[in-house]
Amino acid sequence: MLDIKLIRENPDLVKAAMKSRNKDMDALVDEVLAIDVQRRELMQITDAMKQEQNSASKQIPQIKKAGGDISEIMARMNEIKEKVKANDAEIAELDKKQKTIMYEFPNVPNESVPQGKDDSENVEIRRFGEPREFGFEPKAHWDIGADLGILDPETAAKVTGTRFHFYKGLGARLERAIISFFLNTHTEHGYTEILPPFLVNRASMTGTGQLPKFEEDAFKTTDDFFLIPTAEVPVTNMYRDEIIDGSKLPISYCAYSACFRAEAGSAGRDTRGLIRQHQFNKVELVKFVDPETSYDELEKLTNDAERVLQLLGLPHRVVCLSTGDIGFSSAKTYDIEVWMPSYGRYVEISSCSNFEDFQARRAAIRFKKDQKSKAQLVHTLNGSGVAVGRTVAAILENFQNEDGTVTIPEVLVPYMGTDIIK
RNA sequence: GGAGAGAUACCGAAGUGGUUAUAACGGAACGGUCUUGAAAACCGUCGUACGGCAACGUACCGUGGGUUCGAAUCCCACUCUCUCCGCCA
Repeated sequence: MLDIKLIRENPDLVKAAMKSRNKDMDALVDEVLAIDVQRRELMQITDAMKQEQNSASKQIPQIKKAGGDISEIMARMNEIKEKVKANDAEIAELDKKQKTIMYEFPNVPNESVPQGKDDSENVEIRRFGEPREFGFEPKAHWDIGADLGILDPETAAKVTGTRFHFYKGLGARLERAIISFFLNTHTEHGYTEILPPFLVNRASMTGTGQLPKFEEDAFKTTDDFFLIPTAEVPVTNMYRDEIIDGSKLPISYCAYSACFRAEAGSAGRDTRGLIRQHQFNKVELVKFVDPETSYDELEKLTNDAERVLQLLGLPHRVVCLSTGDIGFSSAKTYDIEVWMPSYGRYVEISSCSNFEDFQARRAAIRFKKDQKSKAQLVHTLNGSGVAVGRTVAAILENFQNEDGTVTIPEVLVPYMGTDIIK
């Protein structure tokens, strides 16, 4: 959520920022300002009435005690009572209206973000490794998985539906090995491991920005719990409605979770293989930081995410998303894209974002620099460190051999108990 | 699933219809006095949000309603926590 004060004081900046995201929200900005004026006026009037109520309430027992007449005050109080009630209801209504609109605004992109209409204007920052030259016709990971008997979407389609997979044998073990390798690596670099709940309540989904705008993207249980689309949601919400001791910042967590996405609107895209599933595994990095350091922390977090790909020897590149392509809650995002031979291009495997105070304001996550200072909003960041299913796909494709076997990257051998899948 | 207890500030805890609820009291933390230093003792500070240029005002005692001129306190519903029993990975 944006700061209402920013909209009040700098509406043109907000309007321009929305346009850079290809969204003309001029009318909404004006509407929210009009409501804001109305709300504040009514509040002042009502607060004055409440003040009168409060002081009268103090006088009544004293007058009574002295044997005085209170009928006049009582008449006045009865009159005010109704007005206050009506005004409070109206203020609540205006509040709700204002909030509903405020939830519609995406974050204002940071000034360092390249202007661009869509992903074609994203800017490549750096590359690691070179796409491999195969001396044979490389197979797609879904074919490799089928031939080796380690990936089984057909049975999953029967048991559950499309966009689900059974992993079998060394396939299942590879997924588990990668999760452990990621968590161990991040833990060695200062992240505290978290295993969060995979279901969260509505307040948490609202706190990180999935709701109310994107409810159709989420799976929901009958008890109004939501299946998490990423560990970002439970982990960020650990500090919802809390004031963190500033000396504890930055707080860095890494968390494995299964992730659940309805993938509404992506019918027909990436229908084969592990790239786009309703359920997939991911290790997520989450940070809570002092606003002064958040852009340094974004660079670090991106490097931390890249590290696991480097250790695996997977060729990848880092891209800075343009204003037209960054996600709703983010102020700046680097995507890490891994080379995927079957796609003949780099495919997103991690998305590292600085949300600045956008999530913190929604979720009321604050900190005190020290005992004396006022509570202020933290900056939150997160990034995949990295998507596990896509890593399996990348390993199968990049490290496949002509005889149909797959060589296991050295760092995973201890976890796999073998250096080859055949 | 059954029975009971509870939710007040950083923590513990008092307050059971008004007239000091920002909230007693105790502890922690912070600043100071004293001390060679520390401890102890003593003094002081020690909520958040919103509105207001400010003075200041308003709201908040788990959440949401209700009764009342007035609710932490009475009534209703809900959420969560704890204890015992049952069931259970």
